[in-house]
Amino acid sequence: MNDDRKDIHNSQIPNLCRSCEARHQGICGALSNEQLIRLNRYSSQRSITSGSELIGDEEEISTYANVLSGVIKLAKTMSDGRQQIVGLQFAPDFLGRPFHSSSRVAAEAASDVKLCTFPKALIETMISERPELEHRLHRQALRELDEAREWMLTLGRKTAAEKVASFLHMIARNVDPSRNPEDRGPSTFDLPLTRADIADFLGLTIETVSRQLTKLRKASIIEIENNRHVHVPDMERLERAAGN
Amino acid sequence: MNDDRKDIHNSQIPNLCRSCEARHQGICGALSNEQLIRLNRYSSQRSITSGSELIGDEEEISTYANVLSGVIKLAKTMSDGRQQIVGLQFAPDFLGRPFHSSSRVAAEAASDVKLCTFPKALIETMISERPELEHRLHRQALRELDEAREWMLTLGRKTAAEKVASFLHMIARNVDPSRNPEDRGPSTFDLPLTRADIADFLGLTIETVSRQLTKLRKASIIEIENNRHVHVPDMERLERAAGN
DNA sequence: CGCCTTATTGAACCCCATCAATATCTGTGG
DNA sequence: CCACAGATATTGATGGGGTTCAATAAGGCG
Repeated sequence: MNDDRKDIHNSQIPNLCRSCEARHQGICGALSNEQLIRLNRYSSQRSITSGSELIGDEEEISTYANVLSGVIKLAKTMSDGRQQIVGLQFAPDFLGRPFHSSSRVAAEAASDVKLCTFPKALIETMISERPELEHRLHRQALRELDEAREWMLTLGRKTAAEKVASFLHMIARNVDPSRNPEDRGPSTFDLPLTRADIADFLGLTIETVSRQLTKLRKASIIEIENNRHVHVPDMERLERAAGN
Repeated sequence: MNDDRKDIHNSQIPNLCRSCEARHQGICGALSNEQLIRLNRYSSQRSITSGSELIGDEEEISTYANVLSGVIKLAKTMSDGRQQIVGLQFAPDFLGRPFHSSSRVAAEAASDVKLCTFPKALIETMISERPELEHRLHRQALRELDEAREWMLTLGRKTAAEKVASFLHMIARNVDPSRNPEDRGPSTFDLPLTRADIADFLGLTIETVSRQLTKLRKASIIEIENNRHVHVPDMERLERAAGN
């Protein structure tokens, strides 16, 4: 499957891509060297500050992007302002909705974010050239679907306490990609979301999130410093609190 | 893309597939004639009675299937019995989770169901032979993802009244596939789920679902006969009740 | 009709939302 | 370095939407 890689000498691989985290995990790993060089010509890195909106709900989209660092939140909003976060994207996720001209969700930087953006049309051409690329995107879609369904259980059936514990557990798993998901040992991380965002993710209010965090703290399941920095001494206790 | 279809005369297309609803809308429409004939040799139609479990949670799966008629519910269950329905599959949906040996959800027939089942390994071979097949599955995965996110908003942020109205609206859209989704005129359909299933879908209790249906009935937004048969005189009123 | 399952309706309670006040963090300028 | 202001988070008091428990009603099928 990678036989065409020989055609172009490795030294021609763009430096940008060489050092890019997304090179081997994200979609770019599915490209031929020639495609990688072509894509690079039309791509650009962008730094986004926390809070800025990348794509509005139902907005036309003409570019896709790889998340290089930071966290993107995908949110749906009702006309009266009620909001629900329906997904979080971490590096090296692909950001975009293939085969649709408009997004069904709004995308906003939850932290400072680095992106590598490229034209939608170019990616769609490459998809048709290289099945492996579509395969990667398909796998990401299936993974996101699994995650969305996991959250449907959380949203529909868990208590506020279980929701908050589930959220912390999910973040712990995602923020450190090198960590083995089976590892039940201690973990330390920074929350990438404000209390308001956490509430919008869990279908709760800010106050309830805050109260449940206090309860977890008083039960010694977590420790919190400076509102954002979390330490979990025993992952298994957190999982139990999450209802798993 | 269909040039290889000439190779085999149309008359060789299996009768089963000829009359199968899934032939041109589901995944089979992406197969070459040769593949269709090969798949047919190893596939079998099954009739499933309402309530029987097709796949358990985390169960190994060795077959995939097309839904020919009826409704399948996909559900997640917690160890203490709390349940959440995370998806419904209507004809001609593809049933299965490609690239994973085990399912993350339980699948159960919500009504009497007809399936066309085939070996997992055979489909995966065909995926690698024919990018168009993966493309269709990819599109279905993206569509299911859109639906799952739509329901996350419903589960997390809507009131019980809005949830029930949203559910009725979704069913009205899916049960009659020939209907134009933009059509706001009257609609009549049978609920494919019991009150208990509706509750598990909406993250509510049976009692709350029942009360909200009564409220919708008293507001003349719906009419119900024999518990299952629903008539919606004005789709726009239902949409408003759903919070759209 | 009679039995069993499924659905509706009622009453009491509870979890979480709402409203409100206080505390903590962050960063900016004196 | 501290003071201040605005944003963010915590904590408290109260109320309501949905659950729970319980009884009645309506369908479905022999």
